[in-house]
Amino acid sequence: MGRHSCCYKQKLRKGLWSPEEDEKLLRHITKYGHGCWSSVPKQAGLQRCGKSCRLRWINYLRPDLKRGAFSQQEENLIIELHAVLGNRWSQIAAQLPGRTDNEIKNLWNSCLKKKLRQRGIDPVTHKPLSEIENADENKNMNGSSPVSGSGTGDEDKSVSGELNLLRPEIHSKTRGLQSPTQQQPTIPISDCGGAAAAGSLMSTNKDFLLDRFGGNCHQSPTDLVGHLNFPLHQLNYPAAAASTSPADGRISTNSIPPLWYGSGGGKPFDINSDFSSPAATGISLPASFFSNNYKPASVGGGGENSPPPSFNRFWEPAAAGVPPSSNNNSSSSGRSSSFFDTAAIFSWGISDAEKGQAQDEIKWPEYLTSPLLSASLQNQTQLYSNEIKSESQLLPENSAGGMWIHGGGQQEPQPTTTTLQQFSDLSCPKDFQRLTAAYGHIN
DNA sequence: AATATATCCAACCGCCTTAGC
DNA sequence: TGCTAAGGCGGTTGGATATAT
Repeated sequence: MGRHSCCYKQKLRKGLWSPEEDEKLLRHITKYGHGCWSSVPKQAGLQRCGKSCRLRWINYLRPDLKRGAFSQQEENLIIELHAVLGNRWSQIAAQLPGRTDNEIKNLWNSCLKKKLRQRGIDPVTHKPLSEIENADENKNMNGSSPVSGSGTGDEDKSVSGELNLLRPEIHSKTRGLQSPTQQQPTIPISDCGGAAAAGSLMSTNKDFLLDRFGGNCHQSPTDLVGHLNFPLHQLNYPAAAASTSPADGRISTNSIPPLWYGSGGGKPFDINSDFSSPAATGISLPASFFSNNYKPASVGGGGENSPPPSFNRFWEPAAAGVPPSSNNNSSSSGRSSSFFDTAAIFSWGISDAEKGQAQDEIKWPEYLTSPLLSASLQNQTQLYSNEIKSESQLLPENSAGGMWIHGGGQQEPQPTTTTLQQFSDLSCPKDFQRLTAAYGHIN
């Protein structure tokens, strides 16, 4: 296989995208959806390969992207997820609404790895560096080959256990057992029932988690609702909610509420707040999710200041006087996707028929490893998937004003054009400012 | 002020998987 | 069953920018 065929073609532009190209692509996808990516550049009048268009859309033009700096919570979540998932950036990104795998990968490589090392934590194994070094020394003294359990570089993938996941013969043998590289005591998840486990910090056996709740797990929404008593185990990763001590730069776990993983890992939650208050932000769509000017809508929205078409179903302009969100706590702004809300959606928020339809439509991602997380994320994912789906269901341009077909077949008149400037006002002002700086002006 | 170095991040590359034939 | 095109993913690169010397 190797190189994509379209890349062989001559005269294809490479490198940074110009504002004109962005506008062409944006306009095309807004009107028609992307459909087959390989045909997009031709239809949109772009001298790019389809792959490049896809990447540009996913990483930059997509309207549901959240731009700007990562919050501390997001960084912590990435670290936690990386401890469980390794370099599975797309899976990590799937749990951070509005963030792309590329963005997270860059953050990790440029920032988070460094931070972890500064805190004395190996970014590959997520173990204390001292422990790694000791193991290293022991191995050297024993003359054993440095196959596993050592090193701080990314090159030694066996350390993280990821390699084992790719080797079924090893994986099956270590199911529920310790892999050679995971020497800390691990209590089988089935034994980690709720508060009974509160006193003990437990390790996350990556192999076990991914095997049991990852790859082959196809949880249905109703299954998830039925998992209210799913086993929990407490997160042992101190950075999860830790604050950095200004004194020595090391993380402190003092006064940190215990965080709990669902059985499959995933986003930890504060068992006190998340279970005591439906409004708590267990897993929420950040208020800043759609830039600053939109808040979750019931249905519809639009109007003079409408967001790009795909926003209209779920997002509407925030009420006048509502300040732009300044943090990622969405508990006070509109719809929360916390666990209870999500459960409501699947169990009593929709009819049985709708549930069935939803289940049919949903391709349960294999990477949704936690029942809690799965439920919540599925809620979010469905929002997005509706948007993406609808892109492919667009009517041709000759439809008056362009019609946007919803998953349910309803149609809404859409603006015929969404200029780059409009888009920039709505979605990612920071980046368009950058563009403006880079290219002079837009329009 | 000029140069060197570090950092960031958008985009590319190559591989793997999947779908369609 | 095998082939091909396309989608998707993770690793890597290279240009732009920031910071240090």
